[in-house]
Amino acid sequence: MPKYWLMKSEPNECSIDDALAAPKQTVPWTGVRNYQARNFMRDQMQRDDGVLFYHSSCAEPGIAGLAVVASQAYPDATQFERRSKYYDAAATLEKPRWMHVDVRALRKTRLISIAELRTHAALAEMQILKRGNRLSITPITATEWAFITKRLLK
DNA sequence: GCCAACGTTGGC
DNA sequence: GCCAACGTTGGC
Repeated sequence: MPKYWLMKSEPNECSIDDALAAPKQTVPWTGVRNYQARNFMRDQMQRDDGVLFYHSSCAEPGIAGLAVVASQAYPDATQFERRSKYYDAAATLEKPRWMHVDVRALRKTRLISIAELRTHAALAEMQILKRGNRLSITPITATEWAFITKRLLK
C-alpha cells in the first residue's frame, strides 16, 4: 500500500522550482532534526510514496507541488559537516543520528494556501492544520490525498 | 516582529 | 525522572 506524506520545505532553502531544476528532479531531504520526522522517513517511507510539497515560513505558505519518495532512508551527511548548520557533534559515522530520503519532484501545482486547506471540512484532520503543529513531515490519508489531488488540483 | 506551542536541555 | 528555562517553528 502506498503511503502519502506532506513535507515542508522553506522555499528560501529549496522551493518546488529548485527541486524541479535539480538533477533528476531529485533532492536529498537533508536537515531534518526532529525525531518524529526522522522516524517517518526511516521507518515508514517507501520509494514511490506520494508527497505533497509544502512551502513553509514564507509569504504564501501552502502546497506548491507534487513529488514522490525516491529512495530508502540513509544517513544525512550534513550531521558530520562541522561547518554545516545541521552539524551534530553527537553523531558518528558508526552511529549516525539523522537519516533522510531523497524526494523527486513531479510537477509544480497551483498554490493551495493553508487558508484554503482550512476551508475544507474533508481536510480538517490534517496534522498541519492542527493548532500548534510544527512537525515538518506528516502522514496524509488516502482520502485526503485523493481530495487534494483529484478535486483541488484538477 | 509577535507570540503560542512545542521539543530539548540540564540542574537537581 | 521531574520540570523550569530555553530555543525553535511557523502562521499571522
